[in-house]
Parts: sequence; structure tokens; C-alpha cells
Amino acid sequence: MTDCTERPTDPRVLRSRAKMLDAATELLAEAGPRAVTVDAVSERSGVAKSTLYRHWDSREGLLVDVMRANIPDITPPSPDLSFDQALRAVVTEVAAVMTTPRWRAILPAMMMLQQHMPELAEIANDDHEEKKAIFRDVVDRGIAAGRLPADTDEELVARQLIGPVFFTLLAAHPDDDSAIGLTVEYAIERFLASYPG
Amino acid sequence: MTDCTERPTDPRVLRSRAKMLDAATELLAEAGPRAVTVDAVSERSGVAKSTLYRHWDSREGLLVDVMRANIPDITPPSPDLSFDQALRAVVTEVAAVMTTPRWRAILPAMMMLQQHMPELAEIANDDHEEKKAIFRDVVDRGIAAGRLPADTDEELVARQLIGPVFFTLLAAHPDDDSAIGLTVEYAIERFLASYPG
DNA sequence: TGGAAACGCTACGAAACAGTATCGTAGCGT
DNA sequence: ACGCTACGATACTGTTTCGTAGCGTTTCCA
Repeated sequence: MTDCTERPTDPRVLRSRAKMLDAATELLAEAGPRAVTVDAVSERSGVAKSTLYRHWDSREGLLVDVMRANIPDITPPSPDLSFDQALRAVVTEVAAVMTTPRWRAILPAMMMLQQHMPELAEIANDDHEEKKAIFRDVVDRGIAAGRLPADTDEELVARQLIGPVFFTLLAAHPDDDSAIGLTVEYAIERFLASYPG
Repeated sequence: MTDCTERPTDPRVLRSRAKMLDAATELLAEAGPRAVTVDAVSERSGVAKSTLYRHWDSREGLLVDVMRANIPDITPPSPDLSFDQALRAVVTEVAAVMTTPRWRAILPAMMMLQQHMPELAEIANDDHEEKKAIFRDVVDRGIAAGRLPADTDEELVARQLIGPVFFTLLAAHPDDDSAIGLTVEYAIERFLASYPG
């Protein structure tokens, strides 16, 4: 019932928790949310079911933490990068983490579960705000450099650049894995070319 | 056990089938795939459970047909439209059908179920090829008009233009509904502006 | 209008699943 | 070393779900 508010130092709880989160993540990636049952997580992790309920008060609580534990971090671009460089760095990194096998396997489930789990939607929203700030920074450099209009919306820019990658991963079924790289390059090139000067 | 290969003319089977597909779609939209149980579909549709198994041999078969029945059609652009006009027409229509409440509710589930239901992935792939052909047509007009390079890949173009809408619907949580309209406009504008002349 | 096909209703069995309870054991920190 | 806490194992309850089966009724259509 700790539910992740306190910070336990007991190595036993840390180990159990990690084992269960790992097992749950694996199951989620392999066969979707339906496969993440309490018994399955218990069996695969080697942690007793009773222990699972000592850590979370329901299966949903576990799922929420699985998601939280798997949201990737994006490193903000170094301040001495130019607008072009910063843009390329950010977008390329986002694409890179999204192309990770684990993330590719989990992404659709995350999108779906958000819809019917408010707690999860909130987490996703917070993360979205974080990522948006990074784009805000990049867009500001573009404005300062005279490459972008002063009223440029960073969210539109983010959608414009991340969207194609997102779409490729989820909807399109590329034959080879180079498709994502090509998509990223194409998106960046078109975006920059659309703001000449 | 008809499994949709034959074309029954008996109004009874058509009616039952339609009722069940509607009910299943509603349930899917309201609460995700988990809510689409045989009993729930039976109860909501008013069709007996035994009849459901007379039409499909499993719950999965039903789910597949639910998806198939909900894939939207895109009308190819009229031949007398210019490149710009055709591009705008197609992208705007795609965005419009994707913004439909029903489609917005179903989309995440579709993306997720594809992953673990090969039959569904195949359906999605076939549909993807269809839509790609439409973009091929539009891109060819652009090439003919000298607006696009001769080796332009229609899939990259499609990703570039549909991706932002897709991303907005699934990942971003826009405050107002005008966000999608703005996203579409921005994507088209940036794309066209990136190929000057 | 009569026969065939589809349907409704209900009950059922088996399995999966969430969550609880108990009790003995092992490991942690002080 | 000792007490406290987490853990493992297991069993158990109640619910949900898939899928089947039997039987009488309605509906189509030829």
C-alpha cells in the first residue's frame, strides 16, 4: 500500500517492485494490456501475488506505474547550439527513443489506456508539458535568429515534426527499419525549407 | 458460422449482424476492447448470444469485423483539380473523417489491436495501400506541374501531412477542437511552402 | 401456406481473474 | 542479537467470461 509516495530504502521492497514492474512491462509489450494480469505478473516476476497487493492496491495501480516507469526522458539541447542544430538534435532524439523496440511495443497500449484511465491521461499530459517546454526553447532560438515568425506556436511545430514519426510507428507498416530515419530527415528538411532565409 | 464470405439476403441475418456490429462498436468506443464481451454485445444489441455465435465463431472474429466495418473511405480527388487543390482536398478529408467522434474513440483501440491480431494488421495494411494510391495520384500531379521532384515518394508525403493530425488526435490533448483544423492548415502550408515555385 | 432457416431464451461448464486471508520464514536495521 | 517488516506459499471466495447445448418460437420465402 506504499503506492510510491514514500521513498523506501529497504532493498527488499525495491527489488520486488522492480521485478514486478519489469515483468509487467514485458507482458504488456508481448501481448498487450489484457495479458498484464495479477497472476501472470506474479508468476513471471517470481514475486508472490500477496506482495503485489502490498505494493499496489489494485491491478490498475500497477498499470499506472508501469506507464510512469516507461516514459522516456528527452535531454534539452545544449544552449550553444544554433536553431538548426537544436531542432535537429531534439527531433532526432525523440525519434530515436520512440524507435526503441520496447517503446514501439508499448506505445499503442499507452495511447489506448489513456482514453479510459484518467490517472494515466494526467501523467501523459504532464509529460507533454515537459516536452513542449523543450520545443518552446528551440522555437525561441529560431525566432531570435530571425528564422521563424515571432508568433510561432511551439505545439504546432512539435506536431509537425514528431507527427510523421508517430504516424509511421503506429499506422504505417514500413518494410524496412530505415523508414523512420527517412521520415525524420524528410520532416526536418521540409520544415526548415518552408522557412527560407 | 457464415463468417462474412457469402452474401446473405435474408433480412434476419442482415439485421442481427448490423445490430451486433453497432453494439460492439459502441462498446468499443465507450470503454475499449475489454468492454466488448460477448455477453455485453448480446445484451446491448438485443440479439441472443447464441445468434452471435451463429455469425462468428469467436469473439475475435467479431472484433475483426467491427474494425473492418469502421474503416472510413476516402474519395479520390476529382481529376480536374490542380495539384494544390487535390492535395488540400485529400488531406482535409482525411482529417475530417479522423476527427469524427466515433473514429476518435476507436482509433487508439485499432492501433493497439493490430499489434496482436495478425488478421487485423492485414486489413489495415490493405487499407493503407488503398490510401497510398490516392496520394500517389496527387503526387503525380505535383510532379507533372513541376512542383515536386520526379522521385518524390508518396508515402513520405502522406506521413508528412497526415502524421501531425494523427499525432494531435492520439498523443496531444488539445484544449479546443480547433486544434486539429489549425494543425491541418499548418501542415499543408508548410509542405507547400517547402517546395517553392 | 408449409417447410426451412434464423432467432430468443435459458441454463450450463470450465477456465480466468481480482482480491483477501493466513501463517510460517527470511532479511533488514539498529 | 533482536524485533520489525517484507516476503513466499497457498488456499479460498466471488465474479466474469467464453463458448456450448437444447428447445420452443418467429420469420422469411418459394
